[in-house]
Amino acid sequence: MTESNHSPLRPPTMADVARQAGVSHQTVSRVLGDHPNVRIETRAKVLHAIEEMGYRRNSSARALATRRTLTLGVVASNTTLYGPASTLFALEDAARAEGYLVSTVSLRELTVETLSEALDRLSEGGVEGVIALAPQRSAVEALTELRHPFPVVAVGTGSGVEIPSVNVDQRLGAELATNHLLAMGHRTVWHLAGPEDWHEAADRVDGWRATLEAAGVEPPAPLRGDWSPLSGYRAGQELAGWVGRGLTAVFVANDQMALGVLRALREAGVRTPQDVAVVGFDDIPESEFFAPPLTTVRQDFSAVGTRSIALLLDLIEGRTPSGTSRVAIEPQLLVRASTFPYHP
Amino acid sequence: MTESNHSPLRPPTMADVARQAGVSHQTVSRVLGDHPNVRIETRAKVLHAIEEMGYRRNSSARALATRRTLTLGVVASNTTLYGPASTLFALEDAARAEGYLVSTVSLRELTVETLSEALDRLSEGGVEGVIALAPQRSAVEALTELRHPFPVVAVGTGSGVEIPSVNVDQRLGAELATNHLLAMGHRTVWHLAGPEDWHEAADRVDGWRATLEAAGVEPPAPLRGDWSPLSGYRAGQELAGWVGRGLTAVFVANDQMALGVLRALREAGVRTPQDVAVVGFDDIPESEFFAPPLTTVRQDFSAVGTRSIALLLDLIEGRTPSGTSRVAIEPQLLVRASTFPYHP
DNA sequence: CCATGAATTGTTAGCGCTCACAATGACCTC
DNA sequence: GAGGTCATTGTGAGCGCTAACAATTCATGG
Repeated sequence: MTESNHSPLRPPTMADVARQAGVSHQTVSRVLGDHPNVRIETRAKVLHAIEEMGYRRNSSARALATRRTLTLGVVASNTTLYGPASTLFALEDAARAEGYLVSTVSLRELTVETLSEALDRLSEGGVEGVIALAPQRSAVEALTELRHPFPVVAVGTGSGVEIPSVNVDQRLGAELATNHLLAMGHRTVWHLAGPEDWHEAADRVDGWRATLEAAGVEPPAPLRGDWSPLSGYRAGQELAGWVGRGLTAVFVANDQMALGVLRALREAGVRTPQDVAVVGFDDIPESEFFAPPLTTVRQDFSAVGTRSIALLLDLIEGRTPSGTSRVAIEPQLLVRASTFPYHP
Repeated sequence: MTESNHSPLRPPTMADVARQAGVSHQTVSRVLGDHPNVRIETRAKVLHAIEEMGYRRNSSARALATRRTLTLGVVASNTTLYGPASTLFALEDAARAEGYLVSTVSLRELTVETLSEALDRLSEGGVEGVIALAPQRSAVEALTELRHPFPVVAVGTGSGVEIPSVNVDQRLGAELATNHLLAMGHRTVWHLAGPEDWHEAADRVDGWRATLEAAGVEPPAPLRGDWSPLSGYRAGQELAGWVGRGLTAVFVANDQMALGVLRALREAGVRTPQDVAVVGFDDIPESEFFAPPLTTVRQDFSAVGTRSIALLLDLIEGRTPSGTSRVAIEPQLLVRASTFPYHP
């Protein structure tokens, strides 16, 4: 690990290593590329020179010659929330397993402008493809109208968009939650939904409504929150007012809002689950320790990551996507103390 | 935005654009680089050709010629936790403001091997520098012994490491929390600490202990958790056993564990804050809605991001770091309902 | 009307790597 | 021992861009 004798200003090049080892630069390249036809002693000489000089292949030159950067891009927003953060992690993990590096652009808000700028930046960064976490309707629209020189896979766009996408089946999740409450003996299920322009929120509303209708129940008007505990708290205060007038069960579109709802109910003297049962969505690590522990729907973010990367790589390689280019992943219901057999 | 007439196999090059616009490739380069001495009509011609052909500069070639990739790397772990996720976001945001793209490697666990591999990958990716979120002692050791061809700034290493680093002043945070409880009238303060090999956990223990000792109080033996709500729950069960035997206040090393503690106390019939006051650390978005809302210490992750990137860029540019290369950032106490004036 | 210098544009070399192909030599086969 | 094969290594030509310098154009003043 000694320092080499080249100018300290410039890191050593492959040619420097070759000279040192007494071979051609191409042989060095072969050693680095694990090419089979290199004599064992030659390889050793080269490796020794590499080690001695602390040589590292220049990635830009390599990328220029091979036309591959082995880098993917991700555009995301709200990355401190559990869902996006988990997806991000899963994506990076899956990409790494495939030999790719991931460059991330985290936006405060997803608009045509910010998305466009993000794609430009990633393009300047030489990514071979991009995963867009585009949970809002506006983002998906932006995505379809924007021109980009690489394939893009959307995640969290809900069902029914034209671009290749990977999604957790939100309607199914809502159905699981709603059916669970009905099975517990509740006559109807109220719903605190997410923001109107979020695909996932819309799909959860759809799944909830469809399930109630299938059970022959007229769905009450859903409330709206913005995913935050505070908005859940406010909605919870409103919901508390309906207790005793037909409200016995609430399906909340995410765990954070459910936390707010629980607090509001508690403050209003409404007991969970005895008076009102509550179901959340996401299974954040905290929900198991809420008061009471929250029944919720878990999404398999790891699967989302794997499938998204697989789909994107198919697109990059020009392969026909293995399977379809609209992937749906099944969520799973977790029953905890916030729901309880209800006996009217 | 029409399609160009070049081979669909190869994206257009600068030379293609030059030909189309009737200028030399260098003029195209000048236009793209906003070089001043280009006639206005020439610029227009070039821009038109670029638009028409959908030309995009090849980042690899550019990087090769300029020796700049304008990419930074980040190594992190536990990225779905609020703290790391927030730091990650802040880092990316700050880097973007400086014109850099960020490549992230998220590790499941931080060991010499995984860290070394991560740095290698980032090196292969051509990053100009790396921010390492290295909250564990082992990671810092790995960092100091690992050789890398670019500057590295460590974040969350606590005080007193040899490498350039940026940190929230954890001892101060612990001091704020502990003093707050003492000021509320508590005779002593118990502590549920984080994992032993985490710098931040150690610093919080130190700050807590020092504050108690400064107040002339013998600190009780701290409990240990692993940051998870579950570990907090278990510790909380143990703590509940000490109620009535001198335990009236607990400083918990993070909000998630505090959540577990709250649940355990509640289940044991111990009221918060009337019987036991609880303070957390981090101010995760949920803590305001815990039962009861949690007094906690907020860390300014945004400042961490900005300062880290500034420091790293100084190192990359070979500038003397503006100020020191050990940056400490002040945390802030948020008082909520989980602490309460205590009247013995 | 030409020298003068500034503004504008073009030309030539790389940046450090991989790819395609050529060259070398060792080893067989008949 | 000629011809062929295979393993191993070297050579040359880019990849698409920027930097440095050369060349050209243009306006201006004496």
